[in-house]
Amino acid sequence: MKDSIWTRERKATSPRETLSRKQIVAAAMDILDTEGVSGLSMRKLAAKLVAGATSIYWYVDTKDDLIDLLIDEVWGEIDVPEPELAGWRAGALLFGHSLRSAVLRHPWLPEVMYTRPSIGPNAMSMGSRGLVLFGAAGFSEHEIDLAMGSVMSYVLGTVSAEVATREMVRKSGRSEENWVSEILEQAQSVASDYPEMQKSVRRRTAMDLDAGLTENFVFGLDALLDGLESRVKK
Amino acid sequence: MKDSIWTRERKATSPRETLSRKQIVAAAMDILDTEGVSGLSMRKLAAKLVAGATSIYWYVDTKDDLIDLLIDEVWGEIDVPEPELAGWRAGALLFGHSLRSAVLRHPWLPEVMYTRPSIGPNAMSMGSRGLVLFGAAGFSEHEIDLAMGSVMSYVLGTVSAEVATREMVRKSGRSEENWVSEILEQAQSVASDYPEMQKSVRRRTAMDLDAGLTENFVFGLDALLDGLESRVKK
DNA sequence: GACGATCTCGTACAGTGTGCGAGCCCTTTG
DNA sequence: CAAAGGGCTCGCACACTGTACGAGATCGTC
Repeated sequence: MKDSIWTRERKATSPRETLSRKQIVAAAMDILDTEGVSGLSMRKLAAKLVAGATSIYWYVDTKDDLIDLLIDEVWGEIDVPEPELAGWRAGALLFGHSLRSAVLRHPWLPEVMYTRPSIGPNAMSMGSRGLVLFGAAGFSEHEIDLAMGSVMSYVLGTVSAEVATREMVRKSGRSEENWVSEILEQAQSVASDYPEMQKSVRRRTAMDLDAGLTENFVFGLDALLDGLESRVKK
Repeated sequence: MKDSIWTRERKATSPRETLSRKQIVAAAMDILDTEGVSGLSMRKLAAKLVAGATSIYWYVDTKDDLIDLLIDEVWGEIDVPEPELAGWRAGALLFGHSLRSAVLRHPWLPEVMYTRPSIGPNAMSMGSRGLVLFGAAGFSEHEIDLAMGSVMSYVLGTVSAEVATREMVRKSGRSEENWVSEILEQAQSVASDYPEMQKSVRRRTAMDLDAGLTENFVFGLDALLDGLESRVKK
C-alpha cells in the first residue's frame, strides 16, 4: 500500500517558524469560501501565508491534493445524530439539514466534489455514523447503503442546484430583487414559447428566495424519507 | 433586454467556407466527451476545426458562453414522455432514466453544471414538458414545481456521484477489477477505524459495478416517487 | 471600383500549476 | 567544536491557459 495524501503528513520537528498543513488548509478554505474556486491560485494562497509560491508544495503534492484535503474538511463539519437521541427519521432530517448548511457555507464544493470520490478520514467518519443512523431504521444490510446513498445524493443534488442560483445572484452584484426581476426578464424572453415554464418562473420569483429554496429542499427530502420509510415496514 | 447568448447567433450569409456555431459546438462536444473539461482548450478546439485559435471568438464571446451552449445541447437530448402515453409515474421514471443516461454520455456535465443556472432554450423546453408531465399527476400548481425539482435534483445528484466513481475508474487506466481491489485497499486503510464503512465498501465492491450503480439509482428514485405520489392522493 | 460588413488570425499579455535545484536553518553525530 | 544531513523555503523557468486587439482577407451592394 503506497501512502496516500491522508497518511503522509509532514510534521515540524523544529521550533523554527514554519508553514504547516493546517495553516495552508485554513488559508485556502478562506479564499475558497470568499472567492470561489477560480479565486484560488497557489500564488495567491502563498501570498496570504506570506510565503514563497512553491513552498506549499512541500506539504502538498499538487493543487488537486489540496482540494481533496479541503473537501474532507467540509465533511468534518457535518453532524450525524445518533439514532438513540431522536430516532431514525428525525436524525436523517437533521443530517440532511446539516449537510445542506455546510454546503451553503462552502458554495465552491459542488464545483469540485463531483470530479473525485471522497475517501478522506472525515468522509469515512461521516459515512460510518450515517450507516449507524440508517441502520437503526431496520433496513437490510444492503438497503442501508442504498437508503443513505439516496438521501445524500438528493441533498447534495438539491443544494448544488441551489448554490448555482445563489452564486448567480451574488456574482451579479445586484440586490436580490433586482436580480429576480432581471432573471425573470431573461427567462421570459427565452421561454416565451413555453408557457408552463414561464408560469413556473413567475411563481418562483414571486416568493422570497430563501424561503422558496428551503421549502423546495424540505419538500423533496420529506417525500424521499416517506418513500424510504415505507420500504422498511414489511 | 440586452441580447443573450441564445438570441445572438451569427449566420453566414456568404458562400465562402466559414466556421459556424454548430460546427464549433459539435467539435467542442466531441472533445468534452472524450477528454473531459480539462481537455478542452480554445487552441485545441481551433486546431480540431483547422482554424486559428481566436477565430472562435467571432461566434462565441467567451469560453464560458460556449460551455453554456454545450450544456443546453445536452438538455436537448433528454426525452420527456407525454403523460397520456404511459401515465405520470411511468413517465417520470422514463424521464429520470433518460436524464441519467444523457449525463453518463456526457460525464463532464456535473463538473460545470452547478456553476450556472440553465436557462437555454433546450432547458426551457425540457422544463416545460416536465411540468406538463408532473402536472398530470394532480399536484397543485405550486407542488408541480417542487415535485419536478426534487426528481431532477435527485437524479442529477445521484448520477453526478456515479460519474465521479466511473471517471475514477477510467482515469486510473486499470481494468475495473483491478481498480476495485485497489480502492478497496485504499478505503480500507483509511476506514480501518470505521468498521461500518469498511463493511459497506466491501459490500459495494463485491458486486458488479454497473449493476450496483443502476440499482442504487432505481432504488432511490422509486422511493422518491412513492413519497411524491402519496402527496397527491388527498 | 469603392465602401461597409463579415470573418480569420497572428501577436501579445497576464495569469496558471509545478519541476528543479540552490541555499538556509536546525539537530545530530563525531 | 566542526561536519554532515535532513527539513524547509523559494526564485526561476517552462509549457500552457483565456482572450483583447488590430490588421488583413473576402464578400455583397451601390
